[in-house]
Amino acid sequence: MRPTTRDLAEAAGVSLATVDRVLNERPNVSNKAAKSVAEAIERIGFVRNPAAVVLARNKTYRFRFVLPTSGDQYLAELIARVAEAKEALRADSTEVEAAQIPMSDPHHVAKYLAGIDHDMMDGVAVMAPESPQVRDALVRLVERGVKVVQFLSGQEHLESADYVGVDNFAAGATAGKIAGRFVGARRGKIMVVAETMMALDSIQRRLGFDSIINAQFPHLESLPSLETYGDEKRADLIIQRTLQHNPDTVAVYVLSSEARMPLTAIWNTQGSLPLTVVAHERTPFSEQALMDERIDAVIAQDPGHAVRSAVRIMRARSDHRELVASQERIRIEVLLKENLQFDCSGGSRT
Amino acid sequence: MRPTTRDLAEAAGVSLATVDRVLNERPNVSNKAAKSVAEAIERIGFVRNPAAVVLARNKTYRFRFVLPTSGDQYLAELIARVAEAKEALRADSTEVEAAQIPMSDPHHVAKYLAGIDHDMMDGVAVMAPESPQVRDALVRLVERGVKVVQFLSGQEHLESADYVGVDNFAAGATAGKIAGRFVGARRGKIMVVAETMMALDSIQRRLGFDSIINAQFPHLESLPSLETYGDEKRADLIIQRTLQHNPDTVAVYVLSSEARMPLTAIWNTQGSLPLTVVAHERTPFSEQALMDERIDAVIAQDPGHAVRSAVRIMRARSDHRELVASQERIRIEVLLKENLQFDCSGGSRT
DNA sequence: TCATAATTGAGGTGCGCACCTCAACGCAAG
DNA sequence: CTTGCGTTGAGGTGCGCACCTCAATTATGA
Repeated sequence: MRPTTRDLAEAAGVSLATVDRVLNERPNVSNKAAKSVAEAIERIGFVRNPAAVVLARNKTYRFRFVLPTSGDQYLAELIARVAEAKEALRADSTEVEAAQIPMSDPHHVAKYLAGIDHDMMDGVAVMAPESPQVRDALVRLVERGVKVVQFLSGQEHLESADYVGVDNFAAGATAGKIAGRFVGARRGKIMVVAETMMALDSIQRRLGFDSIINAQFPHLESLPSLETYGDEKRADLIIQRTLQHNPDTVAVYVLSSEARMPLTAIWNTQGSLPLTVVAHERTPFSEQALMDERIDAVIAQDPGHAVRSAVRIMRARSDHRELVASQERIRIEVLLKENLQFDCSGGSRT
Repeated sequence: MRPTTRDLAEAAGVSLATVDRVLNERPNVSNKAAKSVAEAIERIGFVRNPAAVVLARNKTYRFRFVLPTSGDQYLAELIARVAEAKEALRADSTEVEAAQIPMSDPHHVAKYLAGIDHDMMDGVAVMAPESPQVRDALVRLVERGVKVVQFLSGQEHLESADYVGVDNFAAGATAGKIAGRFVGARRGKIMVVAETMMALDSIQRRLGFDSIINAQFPHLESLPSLETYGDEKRADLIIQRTLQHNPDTVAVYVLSSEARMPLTAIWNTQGSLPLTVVAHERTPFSEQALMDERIDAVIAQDPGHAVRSAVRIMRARSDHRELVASQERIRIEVLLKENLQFDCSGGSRT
């Protein structure tokens, strides 16, 4: 039989009350008692029964995803995944919710975060652009006892908070490798388009992309980043101009998660250049474009996995538990038309 | 407050005992009572507290992975992941173990499976080659009340059992797309090597691979599959001969998870042909070869994810629970040197 | 009609742990 | 010596549910 706290108390030669004090890090425990309990835990292989802990604590965890307001399809996907997690975790006394706030003004974001406290929220997963104000606000959040996860966002990573998401330099490098090899032996230019280069993720992807193109594909030249600022007319204009100036463009790399705007601009403008197209993130748009062979590859990070991972981390931190590190690593996925698996590939009922 | 069984009983106008009978599918419940409980569940939004269920049942789940005996590095990785899961699930009253048996004789496998019963094992995840005997044994296992997961193996999927693993046709197609595009405009032959083509997975991968090469890369010709049978001398011999007969070989596709043998044979033989190499599964060998740029791409399925998914499924089936389908889909990963992330990419401590 | 079976309710116990109270003890400073 | 504080133990309660027993009631069939 598996040892219980009662067995532990007996093995450690102390009372249940002391075992309880040690296990839950309550005050008024002598070093001697703490040590003898710790030793007994090792000796008899005691493991807390999480079900019993949850039941006895009878605590409801509250986690919030703080996301940008935006019409981005990827963001919509994220929100759908949060809703999915919310549903799935309802049984586990875990309330998950998504909040959308404008991210353009760092002060506003910081103020929002300052309004969150430990007595209303156990953890928050924040997807916000890099800025000193936000960093400070996050640090103070942590100090207030709220578990913070930096969620898919380009903060310089805080020491005191976990990060969920891919290494954007590596993601850019992967895009570069795919683009370079897919282009083949042809010489030419690569057009690089972003919504904005203000975000740290964009910069890192760009750096990763260039590092590979420069090192491994010297016959290709990647052009300066075009920024659409989410403006359709502007996108049309700068892309048209760039294509005219660079008729030897052989590939396009879209850094941002929103690829629809620049790509439709390109497809409208372009004559019949056989462009290799690499974009980021799986969305209905990118999925369809992959199927139509108008995008060659998509570099993606699974939003469902990211959401679940963030929740697992916030939960584990709240309980002072360890977690399986390998499970929390978000993979840099390479999606082609061929490995775009829809729904469940197998499975059945019993 | 969240409704409990007591609230449910009250809302349904029945006793706790009847609620218990309905929830746990015990006999002696009238249709009327069952219906009124079901209606009340919907009405008050009752959700069972899993922690309380686990605690009250106080049941230990026993799951076994049945794997082949083999020196394959991928298999070693799988076993390590099972061990990891075993450790992580110790707290959750879930005993996970791995058994290795020879898979060469289907009768032997079937006999082994016949020796497993519901009173010793709640679920098994079986990785065994396709054969009628094994299929029958699996069906009977299910009938005996054991939850069965077909694990990464090429059974024609049973109706009554779940499957964990990738679609091998799609995996082969992905390999074909990568190989074809990486080769570029050059004409030539593609050497295809497998340990054996007897396994259904190999056949499916081959079919997927050919479907893409034939349709999208008519300037490439994929040669008949070479089978090493796991014999080093044989591998050397047939590969050497094939390379001599086909000096215009531009790419190599290794179907099996064990790529070391054929690839070292090729690297020993080959003069200085710039071969594009695509293999399957992430192993220390394939990892190293990717880093050295001797393999261009690896098509992989994450063994850790597969193991965790199998356990989640067996557990959910044992509890008659639903599961998040999207979480159980094993992705067809494309690994390049650039997205080979090691350990944890982020994270920290609080 | 009565016998039999099916259905229902009341009530209890225990799963392993968290959390609380209160009394008792030892120790050191005043 | 007393006062006060840190430490320890005994014991109780409750979390939400599963599982059991035993009567009481209702339906069913002969």
